[in-house]
Amino acid sequence: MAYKSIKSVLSGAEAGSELTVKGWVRTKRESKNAIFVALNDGSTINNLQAVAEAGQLPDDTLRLITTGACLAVTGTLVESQGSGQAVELKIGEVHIYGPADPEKYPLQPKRHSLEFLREIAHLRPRTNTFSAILRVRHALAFAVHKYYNDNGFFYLNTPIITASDAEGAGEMFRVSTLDPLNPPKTEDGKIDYSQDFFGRETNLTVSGQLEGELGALALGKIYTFGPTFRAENSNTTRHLAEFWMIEPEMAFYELEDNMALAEDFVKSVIRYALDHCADDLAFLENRLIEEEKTKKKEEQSELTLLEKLRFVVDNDFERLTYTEAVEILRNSKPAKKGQFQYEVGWGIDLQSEHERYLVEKHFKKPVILTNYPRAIKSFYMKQDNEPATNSRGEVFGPTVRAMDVLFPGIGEIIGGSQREDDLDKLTTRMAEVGIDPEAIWWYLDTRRFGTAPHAGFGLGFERLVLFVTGMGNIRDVIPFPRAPKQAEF
RNA sequence: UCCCGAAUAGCUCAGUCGGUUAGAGCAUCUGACUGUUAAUCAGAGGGUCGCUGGUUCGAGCCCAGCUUCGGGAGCCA
Repeated sequence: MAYKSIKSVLSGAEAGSELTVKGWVRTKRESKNAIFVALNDGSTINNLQAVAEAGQLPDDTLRLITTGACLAVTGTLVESQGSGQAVELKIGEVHIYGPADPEKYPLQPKRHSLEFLREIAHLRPRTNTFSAILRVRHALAFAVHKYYNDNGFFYLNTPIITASDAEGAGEMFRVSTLDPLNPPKTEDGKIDYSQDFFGRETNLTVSGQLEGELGALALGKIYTFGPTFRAENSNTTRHLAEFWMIEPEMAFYELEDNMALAEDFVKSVIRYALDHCADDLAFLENRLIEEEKTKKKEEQSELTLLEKLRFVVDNDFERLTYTEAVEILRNSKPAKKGQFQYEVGWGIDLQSEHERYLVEKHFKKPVILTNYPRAIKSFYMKQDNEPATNSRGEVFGPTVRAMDVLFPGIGEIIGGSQREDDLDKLTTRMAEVGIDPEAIWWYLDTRRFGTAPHAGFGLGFERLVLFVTGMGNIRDVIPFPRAPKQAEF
């Protein structure tokens, strides 16, 4: 069953050639002498116009060619007599795979709200906006693998089901085959997980990092790219219960190398999207421009989508320490005018409003913040030797070699660190925060045997797609979003 | 989870001070017109006003609870 993708037809098929295309009807327009069918097969944002002469098609075929119907059309590619397109398909034969009752088919040729489309997530890939997003998403995913492959990294598959909850990274989804109505109990009345499938309590992974470190300390440079699960009751435009995370981990990399990699990596995949998704990004840019028109002037962005992406690719990320950031924030206008809702002070974690001020107002570009207070970061981060000091010589508490990459509109897109490779320091810190070394004995073995400086980070893939597509809600950049009370499709 | 807001036709929304038969645009259907471009013009069909209860002579509108959705916050990627 030979057929051509609409993308290949529009980008190079010769006029006069006989060919078959298959796809879904976007609109049908009838005129006195001709019938026009806009056909889309998802290979490109652009439609192919198929044309039949009036009376050429039997009435019962014509009646079934409605928005949403799936067709195979065989005909001759000709130069278009109309003005909107270079070529069109002169219909010879139409086969209808599946009609779509126009009274019931929810997608009609009109603008639909993103909220409505979220309710019909099974059909929304058939819209221009979502097909564009999904093609860009694919390009970015491919670019991720390409980048790491080109740079000597190995793709490591870390487990999705895990018994480790040592990170304290938040609520986890339990994985169990026990009967929830009648689980086996131990003598003291607790659920007896020794009788569960794995013989112990297991969960879906919240991060592949710990296992990623095992890989890095054997293969040198690895990355993971897999699903990640957080059972937090997060109801925001930036969080999902199931999302895809990219976690590179590199032996012999220190914090500075980690930052350089993060910046080069993000720029590289955005550049790939710019180079390979021109049509889709242009469509998304126009969508955004239309949306901006309905906003107040002060809320409109200064740059268009493509300008914003090129800006990120062409400019260096701003790098500064947490301590320097706190100093900037404390001297900022909103701090002096009392416009921040939350206090800024050394040792307190920065709030969204502070990060947004730094990225969107002060520097107006991506920012990498480093060397956070030890107390507000994870146990595995490499401890700095000297406590932080600011420009006036004030001395603060101990810090760790953490880094957060902050993006405009998104906030934290990357979180990472150099890892603590000293066994004593690591176990001491674990004891302080109450993590049982027995639970991750295998992780500690890397520090017992042939330990090495190493570093890595995690990038939320959907947050990257959010940035590149210019969308506002993370639920719109993943085909089937999982969030509290949302698992329909 | 917290704060704020919303739920009325397939979709997006309006609905005045609580008062008779709940409206518009788009979509759909029918007709007219036209190598059309989310065509245009005319007409038609289409409603359990989220759910439960309450106040009232009378509730789409007021009150309470619930559900869902959206925006913001927290948690984070």
